[in-house]
Amino acid sequence: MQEQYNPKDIETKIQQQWETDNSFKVEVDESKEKFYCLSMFPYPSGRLHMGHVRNYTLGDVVSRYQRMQGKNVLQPMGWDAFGLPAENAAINNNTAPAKWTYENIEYMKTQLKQLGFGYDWDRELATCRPEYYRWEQWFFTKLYEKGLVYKKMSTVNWDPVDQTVLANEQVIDGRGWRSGALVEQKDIPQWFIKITDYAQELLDDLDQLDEWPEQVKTMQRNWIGRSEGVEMTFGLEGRDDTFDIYTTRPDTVMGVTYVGVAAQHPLALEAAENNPQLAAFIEECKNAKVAEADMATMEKKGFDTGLKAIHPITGESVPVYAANFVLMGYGSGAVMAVPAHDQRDYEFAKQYGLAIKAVIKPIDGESDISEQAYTEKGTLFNSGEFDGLDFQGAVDAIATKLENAGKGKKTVNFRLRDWGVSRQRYWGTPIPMLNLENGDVVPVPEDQLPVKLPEDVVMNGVTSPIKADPEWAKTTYNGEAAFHETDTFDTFMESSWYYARYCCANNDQMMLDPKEANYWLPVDQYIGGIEHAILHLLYSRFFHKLLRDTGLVESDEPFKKLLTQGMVLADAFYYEDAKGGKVWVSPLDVDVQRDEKGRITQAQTKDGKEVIYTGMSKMSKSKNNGIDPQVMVDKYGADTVRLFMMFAAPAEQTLEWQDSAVEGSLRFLKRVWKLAHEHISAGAAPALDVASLNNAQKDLRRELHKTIDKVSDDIGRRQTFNTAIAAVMELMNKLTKAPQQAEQDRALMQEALEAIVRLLAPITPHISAELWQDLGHQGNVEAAPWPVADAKAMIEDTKTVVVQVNGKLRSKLTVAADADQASVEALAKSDENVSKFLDGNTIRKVIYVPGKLLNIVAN
RNA sequence: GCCCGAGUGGUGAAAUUGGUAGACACGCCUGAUUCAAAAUCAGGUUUCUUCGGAAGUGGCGGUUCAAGUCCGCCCUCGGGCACCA
Repeated sequence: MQEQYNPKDIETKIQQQWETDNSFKVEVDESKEKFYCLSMFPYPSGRLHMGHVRNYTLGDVVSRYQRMQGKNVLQPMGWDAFGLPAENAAINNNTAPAKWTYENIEYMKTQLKQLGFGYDWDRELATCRPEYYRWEQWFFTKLYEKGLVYKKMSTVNWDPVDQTVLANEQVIDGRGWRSGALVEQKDIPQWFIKITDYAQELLDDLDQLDEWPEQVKTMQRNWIGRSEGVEMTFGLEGRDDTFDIYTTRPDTVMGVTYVGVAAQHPLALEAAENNPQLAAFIEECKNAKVAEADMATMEKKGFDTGLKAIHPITGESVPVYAANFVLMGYGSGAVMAVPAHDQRDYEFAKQYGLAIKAVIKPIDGESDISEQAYTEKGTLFNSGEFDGLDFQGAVDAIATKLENAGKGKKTVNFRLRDWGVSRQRYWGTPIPMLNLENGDVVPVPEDQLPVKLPEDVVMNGVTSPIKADPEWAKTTYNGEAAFHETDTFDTFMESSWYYARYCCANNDQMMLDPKEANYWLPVDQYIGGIEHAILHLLYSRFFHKLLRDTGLVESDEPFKKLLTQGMVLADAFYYEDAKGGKVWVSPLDVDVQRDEKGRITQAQTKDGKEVIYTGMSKMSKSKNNGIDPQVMVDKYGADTVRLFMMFAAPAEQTLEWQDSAVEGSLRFLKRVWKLAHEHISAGAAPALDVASLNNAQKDLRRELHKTIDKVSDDIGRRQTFNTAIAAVMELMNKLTKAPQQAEQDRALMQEALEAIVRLLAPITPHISAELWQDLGHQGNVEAAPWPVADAKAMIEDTKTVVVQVNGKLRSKLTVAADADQASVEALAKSDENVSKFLDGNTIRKVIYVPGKLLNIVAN
């Protein structure tokens, strides 16, 4: 054993051992309890970033811990390989997306291996391989046959940079969630999957997920957005046609003074034919940003269509306004307006001089609507036959009235919309549909799958190569000419079922082998970024239910337990180029000045260009603020990087990257190494004889077993890896000060080191593997059993009791563990520093928490 | 606007069920070692203090023998969502 800790040599050696031993390859084994631990697979962007390192270290720690618990642990890894960055890179580097992607995968795979992650590489998959996406295509045609897939024209978000359509839920702050481009509106025919058919189940089954963070479930509930309300039909004055609206406040229906329709609503379009001003308004709305965040703050505008709607209950006519805040794509594209009881309607009515009619008042008082709308629920008045009813009474009565008149009914509404899966990109799974000459659309027959994406292409930056090449789409169907769909799938499709495919990644006969899938699934522990809390996780949950209903899996939910890691943040800087665009500069290339509190006041690039500091933000390519983990691994070794990542902050919290703190982690590993070296080089340790230990040795052994207990709980249950490491550090501090001369001192040290090495093994597997062997073990530490705390060793015969007077700490007493209140109280009162504060006061009350605290209340 | 988090020393953080606030680290200070430095080791490090103590977990109240933890109101920051009818 070397005297110096040399991470490079150790890590290379241990990684080779894992490679030759096939240490992490797993098979179905019914005799063992399985544990499927999955980290979200990476997009092969070129190099790993810190977010990956954090994510995969967490996954590896959990996997190795579970393996040491004796479970059959599956931890696979693969590549979320389709996506737009490959197209952009292809254009920039004058290469093909496929070539770029495969090269990135090769490089990143070596990085993952250098970090020592224990993956079963035999199950590696890349979603851009036809062996993978053929099953996705196959599954889509099954969904089509089941009527869960349809095509429709719809107003969609158009990303002018990506030249692609984004679902609303993929638009963040009005920008494409990958490209960041401002989104415009455009009508395009698109394929949709009916996720809304599963809305209720997706909502209900959240209750099964008791090992998911409450926060994530709440976010999903809000996204699904179930509401109960009433749908009603308004007539139109002088016309036969009608239109429908939905409201969650049917109790306010008697206060309707106008209705709003989307600018794109057929009624608005029709009215605009003879009204150039209205037509201009509609045109303006079309060009307006659909950015939802912008819409919230934008000026609410409307235009009178001149049409009059007939109130379904009173028969009164109210004006119909085209409004920029009513969305055609949501619900019926029309809303009723109750300015007295809705703040937005109130402001709109004031702006356009529309009537405001109050119909709800507080249970005990009057509603004041002179300044703002009264939006609480209350008692109806001014509402004819409904006067005096409360909210629920009014809802029931009004719904009944509408229903009897054939003008409405109670309905349940979801905010969730169907999943638009069409993309106009090249680098994605071709949608397996055929357009026939007669206009029919049919799925590609099973024997013609997969529809392969050509990989050897030249990108021109605008048109997808499979759209640019007229030959690509040409095929035949039953002997007749047919054309392939040239759109590709949303890449969320691939990431929605990869977790299942790992169970039989190499099966070329079927999408999922139920025997394998039902052994491994559901995933026992899923780990990934909080930024995926809604989209990816909701789609995966949906896909799992689709797989279940196709008979491919038995479970209802894909991920039993979820750990959402916080983002890794770093400082971000930019300057503006001539066109006003932001050019982001890596923090490594920036010099900063700070004020006395450490805040950044000024920053320049190395060549003197002034840059703007935007604060800590998520490490990302778009902001060029990633810190390359490779540099850290080269400098400190994988174990140090892993240790620091786990120690710096709790997993769920954001982690602010500061490379100064990494040194401390290396220092700790050096101390472990040194202590082990001293111990081992002194020769073999004698056997431990618990009965012969003196008090100091017993105390030390108690600390050891309490540490084992705590670390097991911290890693296994609480997933607070930072406190687990802190506990081992504490123990180490005590061990380095412990005597090592006597026989039993050395025996105890052997026991302690064997425990520490195993407690650290999930986090720092290389140094642990090396030391485990040096401590005299033949097998590998990753297959060693997790240490078990000895309950007898943890028994304390004395306890420290804190003595308070009036809640303030005055003394600490060491008492026998079984001391009763009376004796502790007597001891406390005889304590000088306690009696001092009792003098002249009457004791009113004494609270005793056995073995912990005594509080004397006196005045 | 709505929803979800968070706010504790110079810094990252800990305090698991309402029971000793600041564990464990980083940084800094002092000392040892060294020709010197790095590394390493030892000690110190919330603030104020009349050296008895007092104050202190974003702010103001409240509940309690006891509050970082529970309740109410407010402030700040982060994230998500949004005219969702």
